[in-house]
Amino acid sequence: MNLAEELLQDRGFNGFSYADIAGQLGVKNAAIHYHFPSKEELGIAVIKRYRERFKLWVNNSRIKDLSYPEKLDWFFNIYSDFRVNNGKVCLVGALEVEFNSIPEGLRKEVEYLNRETLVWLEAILAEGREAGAFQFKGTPASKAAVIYSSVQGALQMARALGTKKFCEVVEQNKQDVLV
Amino acid sequence: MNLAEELLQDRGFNGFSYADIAGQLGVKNAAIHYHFPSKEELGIAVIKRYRERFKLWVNNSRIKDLSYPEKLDWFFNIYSDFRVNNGKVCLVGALEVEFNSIPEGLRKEVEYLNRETLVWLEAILAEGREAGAFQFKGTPASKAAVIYSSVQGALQMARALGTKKFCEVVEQNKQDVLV
DNA sequence: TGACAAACTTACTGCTTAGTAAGTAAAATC
DNA sequence: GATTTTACTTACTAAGCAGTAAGTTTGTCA
Repeated sequence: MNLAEELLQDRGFNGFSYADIAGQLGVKNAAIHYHFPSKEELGIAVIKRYRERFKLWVNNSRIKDLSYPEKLDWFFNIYSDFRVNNGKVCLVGALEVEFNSIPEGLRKEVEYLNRETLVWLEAILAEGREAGAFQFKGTPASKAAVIYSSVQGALQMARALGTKKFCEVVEQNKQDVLV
Repeated sequence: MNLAEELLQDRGFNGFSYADIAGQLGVKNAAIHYHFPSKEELGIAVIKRYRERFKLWVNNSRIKDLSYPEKLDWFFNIYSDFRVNNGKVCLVGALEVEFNSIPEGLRKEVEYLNRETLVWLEAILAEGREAGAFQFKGTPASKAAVIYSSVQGALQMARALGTKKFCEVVEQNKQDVLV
């Protein structure tokens, strides 16, 4: 599952094969099929695990007790780590590009993960603005959508234009909401 | 090339085949190979044509003589049309997700298109701010990066969450820069 | 010690893929 | 009117793909 997640973020769902995983693990093709009969089930398992991980993190006191700007920083750092660690891309963005050629069950998982991430970010922005830590026009929902989609896009852009472009987007987003 | 462009925006580079194009055109596989010997050459041709089209548009008086807010609107409308027209995604974003599994020559073209788009948007933002039509913190370059990457990301997000989410991102971006 | 299940391997199937070589029919050129 | 070029078709290859059926090893538990 670790390898599948990395391959997904590196090449997308249609860009890796059972052989890629089996090869790196030093086992045969069929060994992976034993644990995940279909590629759809493998994909679903990876995203379900990722969703669980995100849920655990945001409910953990280590993040819950942070200030609003620190919470935003933590969020951006998830994606900075992706960028630094082999130029990975956001799972949601990668799978949405391939949305029309991935199995139905996987599409649902992507939708849930996307929704859950936006819901959390929206709440932070709403509460942070209320508390005077943030300032921005429009609704927290639409501001959350801009921030999340720009970070997603920036991870992709960094593949062609380098890490600096990604950092630029993060810094600009911060400037746009921090008082 | 029209079909290849649509398929690229629908499923990505690894998501379509010569057979898809040949089938829809009512010809055989090899007929496509006659015009584009390799898939890389087909991809390059599509992006080169797109770059040329963008260059022609921005140098056309129809767009050059627009006000700054209208120019920004024209830019957003390119992507709104993508969304409305069969939920297409930005070529640049789609190919950057697959960046690590597409041919070298194609990667270069994606880089050029990305750069050219950002350069134009940056200039509009810089001149527009100078003229008092826009207001934003930070540099025109980083603001351009946020706008472009968020529109790219929003087209992808709309696949899972619907067209409304895309419109939300466009409207928020406008509110963030319009005086 | 024996039964059973978990975690594989071996060997394969049927399908799709990009790409090719040789042949053909029609149109343009000399 | 002969030759060449353009735009294909037919027929194929070699590789890669997800997925499967049957057999094998290894560890666990009664």
